[in-house]
Amino acid sequence: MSQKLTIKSTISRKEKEKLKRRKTILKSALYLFSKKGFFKTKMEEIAKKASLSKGLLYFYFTSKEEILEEIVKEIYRGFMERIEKIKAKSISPAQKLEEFIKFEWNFYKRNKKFANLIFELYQEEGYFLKKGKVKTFREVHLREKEVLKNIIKEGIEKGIFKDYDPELASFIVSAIFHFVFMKSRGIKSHEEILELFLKGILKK
Amino acid sequence: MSQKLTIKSTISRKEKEKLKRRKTILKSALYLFSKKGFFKTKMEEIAKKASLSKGLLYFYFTSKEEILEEIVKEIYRGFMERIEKIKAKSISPAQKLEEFIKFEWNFYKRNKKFANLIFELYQEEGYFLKKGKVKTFREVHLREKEVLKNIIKEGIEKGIFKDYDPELASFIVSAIFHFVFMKSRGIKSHEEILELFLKGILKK
Amino acid sequence: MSQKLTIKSTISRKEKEKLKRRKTILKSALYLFSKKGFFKTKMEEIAKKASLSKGLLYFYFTSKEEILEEIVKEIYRGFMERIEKIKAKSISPAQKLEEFIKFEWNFYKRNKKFANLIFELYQEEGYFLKKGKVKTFREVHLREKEVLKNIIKEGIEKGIFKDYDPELASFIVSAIFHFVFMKSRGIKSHEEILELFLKGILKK
Amino acid sequence: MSQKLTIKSTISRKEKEKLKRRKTILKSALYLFSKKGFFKTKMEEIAKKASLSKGLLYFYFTSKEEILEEIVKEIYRGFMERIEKIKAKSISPAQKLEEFIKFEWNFYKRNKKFANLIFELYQEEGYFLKKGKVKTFREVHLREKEVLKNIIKEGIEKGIFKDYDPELASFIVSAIFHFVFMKSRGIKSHEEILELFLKGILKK
DNA sequence: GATGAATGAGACTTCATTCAT
DNA sequence: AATGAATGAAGTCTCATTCAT
Repeated sequence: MSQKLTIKSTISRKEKEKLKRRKTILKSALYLFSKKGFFKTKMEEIAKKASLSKGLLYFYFTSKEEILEEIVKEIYRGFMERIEKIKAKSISPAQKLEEFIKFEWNFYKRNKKFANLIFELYQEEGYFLKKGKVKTFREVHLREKEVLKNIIKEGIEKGIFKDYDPELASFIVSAIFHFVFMKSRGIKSHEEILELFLKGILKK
Repeated sequence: MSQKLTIKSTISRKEKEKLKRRKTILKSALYLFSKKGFFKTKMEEIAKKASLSKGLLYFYFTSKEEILEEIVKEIYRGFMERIEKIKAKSISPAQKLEEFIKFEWNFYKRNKKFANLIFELYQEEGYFLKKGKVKTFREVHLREKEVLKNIIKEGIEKGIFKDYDPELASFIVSAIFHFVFMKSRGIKSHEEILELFLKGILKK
Repeated sequence: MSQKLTIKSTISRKEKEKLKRRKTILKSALYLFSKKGFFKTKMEEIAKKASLSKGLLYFYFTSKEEILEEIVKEIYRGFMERIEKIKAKSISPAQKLEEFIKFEWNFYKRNKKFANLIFELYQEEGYFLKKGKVKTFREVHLREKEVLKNIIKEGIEKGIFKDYDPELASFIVSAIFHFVFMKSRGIKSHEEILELFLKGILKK
Repeated sequence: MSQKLTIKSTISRKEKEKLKRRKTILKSALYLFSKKGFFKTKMEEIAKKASLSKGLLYFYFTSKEEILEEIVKEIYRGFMERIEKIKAKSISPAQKLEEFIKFEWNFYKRNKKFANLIFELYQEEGYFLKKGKVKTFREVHLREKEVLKNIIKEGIEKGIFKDYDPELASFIVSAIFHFVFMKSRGIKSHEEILELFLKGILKK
């Protein structure tokens, strides 16, 4: 029995090692994808950055594209739940919007490298090698926009927000986040963004 | 003399043909770049779409990358002058902003395919094959943001706009345009965007 | 009849023009072949240097390779006769050798560009595009060596030259000429070469 | 410890395999370059001759041109040292000349295929694709001629050789070697060449 | 005759993926 | 598990040659 445990813990350590390796690969790939783009990044480079051999990448992932997909999955882990939780809260739409924006702000701040990649992910189906891949992003992004749209819709219905097209409004929030994170370096907090979106730039 | 004219017009026709071909190539390339991305588009495909041989592409352009650069140049022809003209007008900053947004709206509406490409163009130096290429986009985009920032700064100084960071504000306008054009299909006019930006979404 | 003559002279002038063109092409090609080598020289470049269109080259010659062959033919025109004449003279082998060397010296001096090309021409069958082409060079060169060998053989038989292998001796003379002309710039006359070959470098 | 050694020897075997492959490639390339010339030889052919895939060539070398350069380097390995050693010996210039000629004779005899290539290597800068490449040949050849010139100069100064231009005399020796090796098949030894060069062909 | 636009075969090279060790 | 040598499909680009005008 003691042996069993030993074996078990050995396996467990092995498993841990494996998971750690996996993470190292994803991290290295993310770094390179965000810096040079998906197509310009070579498997060789990912391997080198992760300090392992090219061949081993194929033990952990079936293809370059799968690495990308797994990056997206990993990053979005828990993302949806958080979003849904905000949606479900019994607070005013304005407060929901604030929480939403705050959450996204922090999320993209934590995942700045990933934000760089997003532009490539936005490409149409067929942009990446095999169809149907990199679908997580599409799914998450769709749901993200959906929730945002609902918040705005709710605000309009409750007479808090003006009667803008929710599609447009949610689009604009999306746009701001992705764009700001990809390119801006100087913006320190999300509050100005929220304020601008809420009250506009015009004085009085 | 009449013969002279005939000759002249013959030459002219040939030149016209050539220019037309050139345009066909650029159009085909733009279509494919915007649909599949720059890297996934093959020279073979561009040739096929333009109904000519692969080799001929290299008669008109020196490389795939040059095709991209020429697309950008072609599209931005006259763009800067229009932007500068708006900047120079003696109207209020709010009106300038309106004209600016209106112009960009129409521009990107006219060049929807190009708007799709923009995400790739935003990539860092070194993303494309040879350094220093595809610089037109970078230049134009920089100036575009500069002008916008100036308009907003002017508005703030004249007490018309609130004291937001002009960098942030101009960034947001940029973001909205590029994003909206790339992905949105339903938005019919720019007026709502302008209004939202000016007055915010909050009622009262 | 006067008309006939006029026509004749018109044709004749045309013919002359054509021949002149032909020569211009060959000259341009020789210049480029000798400078950059046969393979690195493009038809486009030959056309440009000869101030005519690429297409027209194919009116005068059937292929790039034929241009090379014609260059060789043109240059070697009369060469064989001169060589044979020297061989047939009733003078001593030493004098023949002198005349031979003098002739070759002047020949390669006059055709320095061609001398540069010779290295490529020495390549085996199959080096150039279609087999059996550029044969003139091979033929002339073979005969040239043959004659030289005979002169030396004659000298040996008459007890004037030492009993060296005529093959070797003739080879050395060939070598010297082609090599000296290709690379040396400073040698002013052939007399030293002849002297060296006749008496050797050793004093006494 | 014995295991360590085994591992070591395993690594060593792999390294050896790799070096062997490298040599096979160079050998195949040399064979083809010397037979058909550099430009007419295709990477495909080199791969086929070496019984491996085209792609693998680029694992061992960065380009076709590098293969050529490496061939030259490989062949000239140790060549300079030998030449310098001859130069430094305290023997008479005539003896030095003899040793020099003997050495070169044996060298080019051992590397007959390479001797064929030399004619292409003699081409001007810019003949090969990228400038600055295939420089080893140029360097070695320059030094080779320099040493030979010095030997002859020394001979003249010591009153052993006649007062010929050392430039010319060294040129002739070079010429003979490269030429003789490239084309002659029948010459059995270098002694006749040396003798001819020393004493000339003229009897008495 | 003359032009130069057009073709297309084929070259070099890259790189994701596989596989023997 | 791990390596990195090996593969081969596919991409960009070149250029001799052809051909419509």
